[in-house]
Amino acid sequence: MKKSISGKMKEPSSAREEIRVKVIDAIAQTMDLYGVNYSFGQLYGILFFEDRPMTLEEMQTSMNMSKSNMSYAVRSLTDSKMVSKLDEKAGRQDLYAAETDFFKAFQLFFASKLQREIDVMTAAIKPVIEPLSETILALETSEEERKLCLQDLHKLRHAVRYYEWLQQFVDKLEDGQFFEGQQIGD
Amino acid sequence: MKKSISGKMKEPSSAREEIRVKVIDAIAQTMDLYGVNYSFGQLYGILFFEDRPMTLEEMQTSMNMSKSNMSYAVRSLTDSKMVSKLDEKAGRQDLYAAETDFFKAFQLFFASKLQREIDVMTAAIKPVIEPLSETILALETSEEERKLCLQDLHKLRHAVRYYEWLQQFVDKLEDGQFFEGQQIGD
DNA sequence: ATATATATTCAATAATTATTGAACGATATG
DNA sequence: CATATCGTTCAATAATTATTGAATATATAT
Repeated sequence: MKKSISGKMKEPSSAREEIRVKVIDAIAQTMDLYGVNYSFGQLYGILFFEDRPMTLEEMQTSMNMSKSNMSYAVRSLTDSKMVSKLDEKAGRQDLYAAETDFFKAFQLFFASKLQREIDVMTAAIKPVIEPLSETILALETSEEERKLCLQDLHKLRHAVRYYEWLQQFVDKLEDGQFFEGQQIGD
Repeated sequence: MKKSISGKMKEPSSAREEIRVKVIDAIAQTMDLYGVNYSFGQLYGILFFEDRPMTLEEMQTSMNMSKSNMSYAVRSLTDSKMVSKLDEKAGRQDLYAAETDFFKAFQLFFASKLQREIDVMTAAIKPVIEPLSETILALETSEEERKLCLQDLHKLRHAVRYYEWLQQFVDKLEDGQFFEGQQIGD
């Protein structure tokens, strides 16, 4: 997890660039914390500071990495909505821009992560509630097994309630309800 | 990231155990999504269903893994507050129990992750605001460099505002303010 | 205090994930 | 339509992370 701060990126040449490198490192560390590849986090940081659409080629240059890796990075970042592909192109090259408003980035990143969690968990839980209930209701189920199933059923029902709540939470998040008074989308 | 559902864990022997394995897999996938080692996520899942304090030895048995790895797993889970070490012991052995209330687990997990993010980012940003401002104010700074510094300064100030907001968000989360009407701590 | 059971750390290895260059495919341009 | 340019995928390798068993440390009971 520890990595030399500037890694293979081009050496900082001014005080300002040194500052950028430090902050980009913190951003990458943070994103790594949430399961994003450190280098991909760095790329977000670069796009954040550049604050203009960039092509894969430019990313390749500033990260000093292969184009294929930049392609993977950009896909990962667009999947989690922190970066988006523009409609316009620079000649034949695709353009990508970072969401530079941290409030919006928070909103997009967590909404997409949490939604994925809801989907994965719901897909696992919903289909097993019925069979589990049936086992409990079945006459041939042993006393002991029934007790265990009941325990599990209640855990799963609790989980279902939690994911219903979490879905509402995500809806509110997407709605911007947690950002009252903040200049989101300034 | 893909893994055979039951991996090295002991084979499920009943319908109920099959269900547990599926749900534990979903839990582990979910936690993996947030950067938690998949096996450690499985361990949380086991503790979640067992719903009783377990010793390292028992974890070792049900996960079919080394005690040292269980030690690391338990540390990772206690760090993120999803599991806690009890004050009592089973003879000489330490006991650990999972937070089985998903609302509380959410609260604890995200509060600790987000707080860490705030700390990392704040530690990077706060100390560079002054030097950056000074560069802008300095007479010898070139027109061009001043422009670039100004842009960066504004980005960083935006970030500071964001992290102030995020700190309040975390405070509310820890306070339970997002769980109104939910039976957290039932 | 000493012996003994348990927990943690460490260094080696296994397993996984990140990164690359080359091949392929798609898209735009003349 | 042919060609050039770019983006994606694939299979190989590099780098990192997960897992282990042994060594060390910590704590408990006698």
